[in-house]
Amino acid sequence: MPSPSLASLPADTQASPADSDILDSLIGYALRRAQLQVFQNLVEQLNAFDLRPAQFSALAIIEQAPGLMQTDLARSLAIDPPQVVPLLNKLEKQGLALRIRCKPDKRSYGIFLSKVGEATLKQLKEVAAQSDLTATRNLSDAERAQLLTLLHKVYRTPAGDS
Amino acid sequence: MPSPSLASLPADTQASPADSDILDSLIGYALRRAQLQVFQNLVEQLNAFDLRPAQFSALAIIEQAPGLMQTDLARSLAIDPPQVVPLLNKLEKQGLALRIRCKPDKRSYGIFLSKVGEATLKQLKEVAAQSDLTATRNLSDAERAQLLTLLHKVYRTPAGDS
DNA sequence: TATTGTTATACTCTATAACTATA
DNA sequence: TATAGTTATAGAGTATAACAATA
Repeated sequence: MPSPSLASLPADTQASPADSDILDSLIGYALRRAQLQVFQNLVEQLNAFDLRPAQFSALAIIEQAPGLMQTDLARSLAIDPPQVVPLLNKLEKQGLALRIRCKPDKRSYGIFLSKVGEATLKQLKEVAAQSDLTATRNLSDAERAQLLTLLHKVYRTPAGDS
Repeated sequence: MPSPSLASLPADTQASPADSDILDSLIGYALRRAQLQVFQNLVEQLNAFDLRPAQFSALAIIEQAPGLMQTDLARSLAIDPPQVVPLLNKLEKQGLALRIRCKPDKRSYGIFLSKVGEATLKQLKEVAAQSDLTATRNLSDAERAQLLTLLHKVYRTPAGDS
């Protein structure tokens, strides 16, 4: 999608000599473009289940920590607590997950997968893994592993700025 | 941000034995998390200029192809034509870019940077490059170059599905 | 007083259809 | 009729404040 036919004008108006292709040198820009492409593929696949990527992620997180609270799910998804409400409402309406009052603290729910949710998630895992391969079909297996390692190193950074 | 304290329940309810940590194995999920972290840093930096990432990208693209049309800009940014309108309106209001009727086809505008736009973009490039380094400070220079190459390979894939 | 889940709200981003003026 | 730019609109995603029930 970058560089269409564009205007056929010379680009000798550039400001600094080394930064002319600044976007191509930024990891942030490349991350954004790559993420959009990979997600486009995944979203299409998940449409068959009437699910969004975040809802798939939620199911996977619930499976790994059954009985967790909504506040924990929010942190795991890196979203704010109010966003968990409509997300879980939809998963409950689809019969994939359940909120159960099962804690000493009666304010909170334990979140669990239903049997249908477990079975659906099993399918979703295959779909997501296949979509991931399709969207990165320009990479070898070794490159895919390398990319995954580098990305984990980036986003699992301990917090702290400037 | 993943795995907070969570519930202290056993995770022996997992469906398939190999897919228990499915999210950690997906490039799409890692791309999303990494992109969010890197953008968070960039957005904070761009706030000082009252600009969003897409507006910075637009300025960089205009510099490389001065006189381009809005439809070309839309394709370069991978956004739809209607989204270009408020974006360019803001850049014009800030005195950074201009729409000029300068083509044989009188329906279209040529888009150019103003002098202020060029000077501002020069600053923005430094800010963005520095923000990129900060957000990926867990990577060595070699790893950064490697990541950039792999990401380009992913999103510059020739189109085609399934 | 603090926390869990919720409601309400708002702002951005995204996507689509339809309009205008040119071609 | 087709295209460039625009308008209007609707849907997601995101972020914040504030409320009820419980701690």
